[in-house]
Amino acid sequence: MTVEVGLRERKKAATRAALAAAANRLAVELGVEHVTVEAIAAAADVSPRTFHNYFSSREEAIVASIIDWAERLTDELEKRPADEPMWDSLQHVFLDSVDESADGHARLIRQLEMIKANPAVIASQLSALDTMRRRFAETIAARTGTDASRDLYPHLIAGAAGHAVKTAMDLWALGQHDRLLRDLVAEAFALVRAGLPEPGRS
Amino acid sequence: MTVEVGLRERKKAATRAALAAAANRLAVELGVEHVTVEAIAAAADVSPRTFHNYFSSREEAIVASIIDWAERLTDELEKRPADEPMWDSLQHVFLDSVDESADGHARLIRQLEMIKANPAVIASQLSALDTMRRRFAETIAARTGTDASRDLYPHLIAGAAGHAVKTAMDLWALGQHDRLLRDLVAEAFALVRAGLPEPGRS
DNA sequence: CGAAAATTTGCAGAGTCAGCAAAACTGCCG
DNA sequence: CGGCAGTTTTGCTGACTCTGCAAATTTTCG
Repeated sequence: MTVEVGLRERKKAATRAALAAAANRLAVELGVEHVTVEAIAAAADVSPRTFHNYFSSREEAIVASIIDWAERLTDELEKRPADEPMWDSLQHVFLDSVDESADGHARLIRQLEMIKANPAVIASQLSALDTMRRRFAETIAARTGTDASRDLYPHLIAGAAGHAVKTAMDLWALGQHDRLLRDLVAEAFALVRAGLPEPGRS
Repeated sequence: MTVEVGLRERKKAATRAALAAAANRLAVELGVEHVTVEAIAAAADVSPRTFHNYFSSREEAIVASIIDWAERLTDELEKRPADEPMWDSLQHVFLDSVDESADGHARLIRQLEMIKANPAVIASQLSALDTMRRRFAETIAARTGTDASRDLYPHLIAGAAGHAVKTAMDLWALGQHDRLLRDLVAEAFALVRAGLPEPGRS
C-alpha cells in the first residue's frame, strides 16, 4: 500500500496530518463553534483554500483521527491468524487499541465530550465510524469467504463489534469511571456474542 | 403527549411536515445538490428564514421522515405486551413497518439511492438513526428494568436491531430484489439473535 | 375587543465551500 | 545542472448556509 515515499507524497500526508491535528486540537481547546477554517489553516500554515483540498468540511477534519484509527485497526485485523474465530479477532484488535494510561483516558474523555457537544460533529463521527464499518466488513468477508455485496454476515458483525465499542466508550465517558474501560468493552462484546439475551430472564 | 391541539400547534406541525415533504421530494427529484433552502421554503410557502426555525440544516429536513418513522416505531414498541421477549417485540415492530407494496418498494429504493449519493445526507441519516436508537434504548430500558445511563444492554440491543434493519435494506436496495425485503430483515434478526456465529464453522 | 404570547419575516453579517486559473513546487530526463 | 511535465498551493469570486436581532403578523385567552 504505502509504497509511494517520494517527497511529494510525504508532504501531502504531513499537510493532511497537520490540518487534522490542528482542527482537532482547536476544537477541543476552544469548542467546535469557535473554530473557523481560517484558524485551522493558519495553525497548519497553509491557506484556507488548501484546507478544502484535503477536507470537504470542517467537521470532517475534526474527526479525521477516527479514520486513521480505523485504518490502523483494519491493518491489525488483517494480521490476525486466519484460523482464529472472527469474534476473537475483532475483540482482540479493539481491546488492544484501547489506551489504558491515565493520560489516554483523559484525552479520550475530552474527545468524546467535544464531539457530543456539537450535532454536526456527531454526524461526522457517525459517518467516519460507518466508513470504518465498511472497511471492516470487506476484510471480514475476505477472511470468512462471504461476499460483502450479498451477505449480511460481514456487515452485521462489523457493525455489532463497532457499536459495542462505541457504546462502551460513551457509557464509560458518561460516568462509569469506577470501571475499567477495557472491562466495559469486554462486557459489551460478551453480551453481543451471546445474542443479547434479556437480562433477568431464565 | 400530543395533547396540545390548538390551532397554533396544528399549524406548526403542518408547516414542519410541509417543509420536510418538500425537502425530501425535491431531493429525490432533482438530486440533493440542486436543492436550495430557498426552493424548499418556496415549495412550502414560507420564507427561507422560517425554514431555519424548523430545521438547522438542509440535510436535516431531507431526512426528517426518518425521525417521524422512529417516533411511530417507538410508540408501537411501547404498545407491545410487556411479557413478550424483547427480541420478539423488536422484530415484530420493525417487520410490521416494512411496506411490502411494489410502490412502497420503489419509493424506498429511490430514497436510499438519494441518500447514498450525498455524504452530508448520509451523515444526517446516521444521525437520525442514532437518535432513534437512543429513543429505543430508553423504551427498552424501561421495559427490561435496566438503566439506559448505566447498562450496556438497552443500547446494544437497540443498536443491533436498528443496524440489522439498515443492513438488510441497504443490501436489498443494492441488488437483492430477487429476495423479499421482509425475509432479508428476518434473516438479519436471526443472525444477530444467534450471536453472529461464523458461517461455515462447526 | 384588547393585551399577552408566540410565530413569521426581512435584513445584515459571518462563515462555508467549490470552480477556475495563475503561481509555486517536485520529480525526472537529457 | 537546466528545464520540462505533472502536481499542489493559492487567491479570487460567487453562490449558498445559517444565526441574531427586531419589527410585523398571527393566535390565544381573559
